Amino acid sequence: MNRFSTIPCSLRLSSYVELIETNGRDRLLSQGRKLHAHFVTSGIARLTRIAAKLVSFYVECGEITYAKKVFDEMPKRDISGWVVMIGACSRNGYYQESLNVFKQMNGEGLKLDAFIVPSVLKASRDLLDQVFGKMIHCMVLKCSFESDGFIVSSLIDMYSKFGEVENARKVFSDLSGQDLVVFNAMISGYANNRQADEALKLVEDMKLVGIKPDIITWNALIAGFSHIGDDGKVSEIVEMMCLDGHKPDVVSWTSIISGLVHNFQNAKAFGAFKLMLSNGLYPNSATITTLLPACITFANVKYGKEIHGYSVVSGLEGHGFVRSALLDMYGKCGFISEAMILFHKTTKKTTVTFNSMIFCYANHGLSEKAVELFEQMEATGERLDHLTFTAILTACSHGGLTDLGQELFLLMQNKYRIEARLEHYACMVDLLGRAGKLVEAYEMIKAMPMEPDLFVWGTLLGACRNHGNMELARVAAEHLAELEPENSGNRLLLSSLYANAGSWESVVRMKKMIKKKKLSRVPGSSWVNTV
DNA sequence: ATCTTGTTTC
Repeated sequence: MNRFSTIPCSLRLSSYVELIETNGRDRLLSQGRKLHAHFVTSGIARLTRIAAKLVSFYVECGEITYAKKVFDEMPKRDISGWVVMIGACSRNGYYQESLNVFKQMNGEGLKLDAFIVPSVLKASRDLLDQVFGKMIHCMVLKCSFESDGFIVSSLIDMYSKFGEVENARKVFSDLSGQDLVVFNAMISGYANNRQADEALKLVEDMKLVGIKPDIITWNALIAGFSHIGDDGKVSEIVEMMCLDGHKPDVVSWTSIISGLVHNFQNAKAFGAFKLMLSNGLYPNSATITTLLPACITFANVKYGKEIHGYSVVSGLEGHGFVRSALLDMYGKCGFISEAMILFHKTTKKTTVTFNSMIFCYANHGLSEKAVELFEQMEATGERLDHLTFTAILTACSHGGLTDLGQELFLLMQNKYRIEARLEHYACMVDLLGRAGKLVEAYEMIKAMPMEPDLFVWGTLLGACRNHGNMELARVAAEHLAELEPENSGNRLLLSSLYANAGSWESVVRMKKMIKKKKLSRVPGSSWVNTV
């Protein structure tokens, strides 16, 4: 190339880069493809900078396989190529792909690069892959990257998401000269682990070393106090941030709404939502996703439909989280066909999309449909998680698919290496109990590695009642009474009622409500005797 | 080229 061809070409290059970036952000796949074709014919597709942009463009459009192809064919692939590929995967939620490319990089004998680490930690975090995440931490120590603020904030964040807030604190304290981002990571670590007071203390520490909290700091505090239901403290924080010159933004409001929804204050949540609107702020995908579950409890679909309408006109309906929240809302409100339409409309189906749809079928007695979807998940290699199995086991017990349920319960543990949780055992007790296999159900309870709770015994009790086994019924009732001596009547009735309804969603809800309202301390046996 | 706030299924 002579200087006459390089100068205009490099000018065009930056506008091309900008175009391809814009198309990626707007998910304009067809336009990007045209640009790509143009790059190929004009010979600039081989330029490292252009190729890297094409890789992130295709990842952003969800064309992960194609992105990988462009990446593999990159002519001059230096470390930045790997950074772009792995970074784009992690940023767009393709965590397994991110780790796979990282493994490939290791396999090719390339050294660990500091720019790669945050993306790989993020992927481990979201996959809840403790083993892999800790291995990366070891590599970080070996490479002496532990004073890199980007890496430390990612480590703190990862450990916090694992629930290992002590490890997060260790990494935080080992760093000298923490910056704003590192403080924020630790503050939200405490906030998200129900230690909002610790988070607040850290804000004071931060001020002492001369770092001013920013909107992210304030929002982390709001989320922390809102989640534990401390409305008074939330108001205090909002006042403090205003005095500090920060107005609550969409994230602040979404956190407030989220806290209210999780603490069963749905009416207040809608109130906060209206207040947000009157403050001239527009809800985004997170706000919508947060508010949708609150619509379910209003016994009709009106609110949900309204929000659905808003998400259509605001262009948020296509958002992955919004989609699955809408699907779930319609499912819970009994609009199965609406849920199905949304399911089929979703081209980028995730584990959550499938899980929500399977739960929908399971809770409406469409067991065959649920099994069909489960098989589809397996066939397409979709990641199955503990909720997938709660959903499919629920479907099996509702549909009387006893053998299949037992088979899947083993498959979950042996093939998918998913540890059986309390819910899974509860499903199995229900499954066996409904089939009249009461002794096996009792054996299942005895085999549980954790303490069976009220709902498990309640399920057994219900099954015994239906099948007329008074002996086991007494055993179950005794355990119930033992678990809740001062209030057994109340709880016993609730447990068996809910367990008989067979909806684990209601069970979970009840459990949370009881925990929240400390119902166990309320003496209430008067109405039990009248039933 | 990399990181930190809010969001879905129990």
